Amino acid sequence: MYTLTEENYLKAIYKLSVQTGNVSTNQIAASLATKASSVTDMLRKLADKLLINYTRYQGVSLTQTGEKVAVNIIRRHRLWEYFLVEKLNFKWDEVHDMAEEMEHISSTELIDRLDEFMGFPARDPHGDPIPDCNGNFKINDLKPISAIPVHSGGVISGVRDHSSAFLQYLEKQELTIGKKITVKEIISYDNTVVLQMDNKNLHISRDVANNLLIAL
Amino acid sequence: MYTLTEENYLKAIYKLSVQTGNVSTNQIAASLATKASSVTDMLRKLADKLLINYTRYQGVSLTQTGEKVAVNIIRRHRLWEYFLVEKLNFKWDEVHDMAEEMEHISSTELIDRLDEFMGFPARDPHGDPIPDCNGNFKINDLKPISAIPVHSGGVISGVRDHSSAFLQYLEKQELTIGKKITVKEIISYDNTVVLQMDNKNLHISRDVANNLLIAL
DNA sequence: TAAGTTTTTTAGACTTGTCTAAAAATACAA
DNA sequence: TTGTATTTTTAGACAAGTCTAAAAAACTTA
Ligand SMILES: [Mn+2]
Ligand SMILES: [Mn+2]
Ligand SMILES: [Mn+2]
Ligand SMILES: [Mn+2]
Repeated sequence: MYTLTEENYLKAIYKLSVQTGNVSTNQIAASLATKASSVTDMLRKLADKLLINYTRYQGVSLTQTGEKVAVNIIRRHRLWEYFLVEKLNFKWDEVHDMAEEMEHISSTELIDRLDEFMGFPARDPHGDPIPDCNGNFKINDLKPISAIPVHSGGVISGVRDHSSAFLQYLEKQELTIGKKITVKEIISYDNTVVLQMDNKNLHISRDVANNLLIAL
Repeated sequence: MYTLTEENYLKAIYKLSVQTGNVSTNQIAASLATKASSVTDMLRKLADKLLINYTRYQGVSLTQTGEKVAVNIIRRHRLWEYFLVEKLNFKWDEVHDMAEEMEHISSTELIDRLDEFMGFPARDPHGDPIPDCNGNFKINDLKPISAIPVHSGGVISGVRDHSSAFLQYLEKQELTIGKKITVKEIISYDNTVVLQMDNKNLHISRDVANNLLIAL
């Protein structure tokens, strides 16, 4: 239905507009590692196909159709990531690039059966919600550890940074999804956060605390 | 490593050269539903990359590298077909087009783990052998029903025609892989073949007998 | 409001893979 | 062996997606 490139643009625009509303040409270029001029060309094509709202110099937003397509790509991405981790035993830091290819397999029947085969999982290996076959999903109501007060806590439920480096670090510290943590102290000198987990104390940097999400 | 188009050409050349030795430009064009001139262009590129042996007007054959790539694509195709049938409960006539897309997912680690996940199947849903991770597989030693003498028989083990129409017909007649059949008679008027299967008699046309393969 | 800076768009070119039409090579048949 | 039919290759063009360089629009900021 849509080319691989069109799908990648729509997904990028979707992800950027969740964070920031209207999306700029430069933002898209950065997120796809391409040049602004290439983005402008593609934006005209996507607008012609009624997938985005676009007026020159004004930035873009997705139309309803565009958003539907984008959410569907995300559904496919996250289901394949779940498959790779749960069925093929890959680690959570290994699956993104493979899913990046697999998300473009076009059959909806296939993806719906995959969903069923795995028991309709609600979240992917990184804690991100998996849209159902109608594109519905609840938005993650998660907070970074850096945003909760001392002496409060919750369950590790997601990450903001999806890089291998970050995921591998978390795995090593056993800061994985499902673990219960409490913030014991914030060291004012450098904002290091002291966590309690499994009755042990653990020091994490401000950076890590910003990118590790918990459900209260 | 190779583009989707390059992979499709290599697979087509491989399949044609199994049947006929050196492959002609027109054969490739027909098998990929493209034009001879497009094929010529691509042949020059594949030859530059040392994937095929090509001299103008002489037809082509795969180099060792080219053959390795082709066999690997076939491995991926057949493993995904097996997955779709055995894990996602698709029927054998529904999976080819999906596998046609999935065979281009590039990770070897992924395909090897998929292979393991399914218990290293030897044959795909159509009875075709699945190459192992080193590209080894035994060539199907199967004969069309039309080629065996009256009163002999064997086990249905593969098909020569992979079209939905043919596969659906076989399914309906319960002429599926694993069934034991015996040739009772060949009606000389129109070469209809009378089979015995499950203690019942079944008439199949010469065409069907040509495309249904059995192991003796 | 007038520079100056940054962002976005346009112009023109390149690559991959495709096509049609025409030319060249090969095959076949009298 | 010569002429015709078929196959294959070349020439030139096009669409998708990308790039660099330059122009235009939109912001900043004094
Ligand atoms: Mn991912
Ligand atoms: Mn994910
Ligand atoms: Mn197939
Ligand atoms: Mn098959």
